Amino acid sequence: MKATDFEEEKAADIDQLDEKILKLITKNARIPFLEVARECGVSGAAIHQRVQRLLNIGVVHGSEFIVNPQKLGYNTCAYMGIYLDKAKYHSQVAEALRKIPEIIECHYTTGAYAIFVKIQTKTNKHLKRLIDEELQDIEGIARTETFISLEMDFKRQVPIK
Amino acid sequence: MKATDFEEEKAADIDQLDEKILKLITKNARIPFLEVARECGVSGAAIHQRVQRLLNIGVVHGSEFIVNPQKLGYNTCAYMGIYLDKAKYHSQVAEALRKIPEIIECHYTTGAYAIFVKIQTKTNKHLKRLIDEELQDIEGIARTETFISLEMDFKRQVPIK
DNA sequence: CATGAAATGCTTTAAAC
DNA sequence: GTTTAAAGCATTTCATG
Repeated sequence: MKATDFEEEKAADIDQLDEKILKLITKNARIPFLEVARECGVSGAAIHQRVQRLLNIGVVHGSEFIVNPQKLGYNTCAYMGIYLDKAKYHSQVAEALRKIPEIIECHYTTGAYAIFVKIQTKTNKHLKRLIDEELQDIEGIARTETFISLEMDFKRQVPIK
Repeated sequence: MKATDFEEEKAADIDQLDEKILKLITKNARIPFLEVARECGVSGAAIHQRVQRLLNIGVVHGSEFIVNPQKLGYNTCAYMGIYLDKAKYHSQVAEALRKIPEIIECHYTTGAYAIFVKIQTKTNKHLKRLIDEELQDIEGIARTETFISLEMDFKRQVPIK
């Protein structure tokens, strides 16, 4: 544990130009920076430098093409709450979960569950197999509760002002 | 409701070159396609055309720079299960939730809850205000259960082979 | 911090296989 | 589906304001 674990990560200094840049590049990572520049009324070099700064200070960390899981055959999306035998098992369980590629998100939570994950499997049977075989082998997991997503209504990033 | 709502979305035909392309562009949306081409041992035009095809058939839908919510002051991440008065309220509730920008993901689920959402707020107080004020005004919501994420262990996209 | 200018490199298209 | 070639743009850097 680091000393900084007791501090909140400080919000970055972001001005209106940064916000406008963020709005554009978080919607389309491949937009030419020169086009961003034209939309913002500044030079291309200014955008280049500001995006570099936003990366350096961690406001953005890279870019991704966004895949549609269903088109790769991943038709089942589920959330799962995990009860642990003891809270101290958290990090070893999290590490074991990281090794399962179908688990695409993992959080340490308050409330009923100690760990909360998002899972993407090809089928419901694939999900069942994952629960029955892979999860049961993980030391520290007491039991789990699964919520299958019948439909994703929407998904987006945090609002930028 | 569309007739196609009763069919599973078919997995796309993806060959090994597509997979290699996907692995690269889902990790870094701004990688030059010529660099992808060099890594794959084909021409730049081939990559250009294949990425276009992957977009056309919906295997990927665009690209995003990924923001770090904390750096924008969004320090509280939570999941919330929502109970509805009646299941038929689902779509009107989902539409109302879409208008709340702090709700960044919304699913129609099986299990204990009818709707399951991911929420990103600036503070715990901001989350409380959202629950007490914005959610209580939505017709059809019976009650909610909140799980605050103390720490995100990891987050990634679906595995590409 | 922003700019313009220059060098280098990338994107995009079309014709050909 | 892939290639090469060529034209048009974009990226990146740096000296300057």
